[in-house]
Amino acid sequence: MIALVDCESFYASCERVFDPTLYGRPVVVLSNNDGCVVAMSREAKALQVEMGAPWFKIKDWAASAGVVARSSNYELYGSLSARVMEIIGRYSAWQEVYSIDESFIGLHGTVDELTAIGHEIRSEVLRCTGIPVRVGIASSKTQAKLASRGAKADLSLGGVCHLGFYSPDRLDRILAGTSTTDLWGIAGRTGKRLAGMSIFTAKDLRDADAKWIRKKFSVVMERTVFELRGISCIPLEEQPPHKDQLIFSRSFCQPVSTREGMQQVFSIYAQRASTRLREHGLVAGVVSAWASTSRFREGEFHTAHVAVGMPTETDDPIGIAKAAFAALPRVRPGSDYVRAGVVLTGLRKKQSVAPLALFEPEYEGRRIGETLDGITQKLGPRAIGIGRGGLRGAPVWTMKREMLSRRATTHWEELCEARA
DNA sequence: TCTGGGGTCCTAGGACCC
DNA sequence: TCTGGGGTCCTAGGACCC
Repeated sequence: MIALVDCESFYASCERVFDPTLYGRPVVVLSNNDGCVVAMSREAKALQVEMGAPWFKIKDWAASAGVVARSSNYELYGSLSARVMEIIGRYSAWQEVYSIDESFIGLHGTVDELTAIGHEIRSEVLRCTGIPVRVGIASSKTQAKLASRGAKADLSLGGVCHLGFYSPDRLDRILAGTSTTDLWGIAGRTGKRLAGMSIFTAKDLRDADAKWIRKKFSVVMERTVFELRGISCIPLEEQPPHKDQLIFSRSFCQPVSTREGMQQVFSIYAQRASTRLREHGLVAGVVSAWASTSRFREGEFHTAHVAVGMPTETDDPIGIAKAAFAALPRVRPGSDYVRAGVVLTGLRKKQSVAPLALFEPEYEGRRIGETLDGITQKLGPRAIGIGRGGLRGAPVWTMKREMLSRRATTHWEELCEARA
């Protein structure tokens, strides 16, 4: 059997762990730049706050409704996530950490035994981390996702739902009451196409002809059909040796419209991307960089983009920045760019053996990356930068995070204070 | 004034090889 | 000179996920 353990309103729950005054209140967490709502507590959902709503549009209403907003604090969430995942992992030899707030684990046992284990996981994670989780148990991942939805919808289940608990008739009714777009792997577009073929509910899809579905869609949808029947086709994945790509991208809080300005952006983004590369012990073979104008404004939407193969795979901030600069000639001066990113692909583990010196770029031997990491760790990310990224003073386009909580688990100076 | 960021998988099509 | 089939690798684009 497969259990999906997922955290309830994860970001909002993290904010509550170190600020108990938030319990029982509607909490929303905003995207970078305090742009839009990316997570919210049950209470905020009850107030019909919409996921993805631009903050500037609902800010005034939210204040009057007593909604508390927080800027996203990914360092805190990442740290709490690691603790939650470690505890979940104690209950099974097979664990897949699927996302920052979800994990699949493999379990064996009767319906009663597994339901009991589900409750134990729930109380243990809550006791050790303060994060509430739900547990959905079934024979496939797609069904486990469904079970988790069940645990969310039916409060009487106490946060744990085992699909095996239901009779076939009852299960039919549950599936008939679930629209296809509520299933894992099916979003709006595919939902519409399915509806055009008179497949509206999870039950319709489960009972459709799998071969025909494969022909009309793809092997992915065929797997969903089998998974709905309780035949597991999407195995638990071991953690891959490393990821395939690494992206650093951000929106600006003020547009950038000159090549010099964009050069500074690429310089800083390349530095940040290369830091992450070293955190993962990786080197990149291909660097791409892009900058886009806004989709929400008048005028043509435009992206300046370039991809550059590196002569030797590298994690060097200077080499990556220089490669990213290749996008600069495609930047149209005068256009208002609102977003940019540096994407690293062709990733592999950094070897301990140095490449042939003949092919090694001059900056490679100087270990500039490590030096940079050391300084930023001590003095903060603004302390040093390469090229235009080193200019004094925060550039005008940097991120807005006006309602940021403490990074209470990763920075000594931001520890929580307790008063008697 | 203000609309996120970081990923994965699949497919189709082109280039190239034998 | 002409021709077929099978295979791999790469890339771009679409769709989806959290």
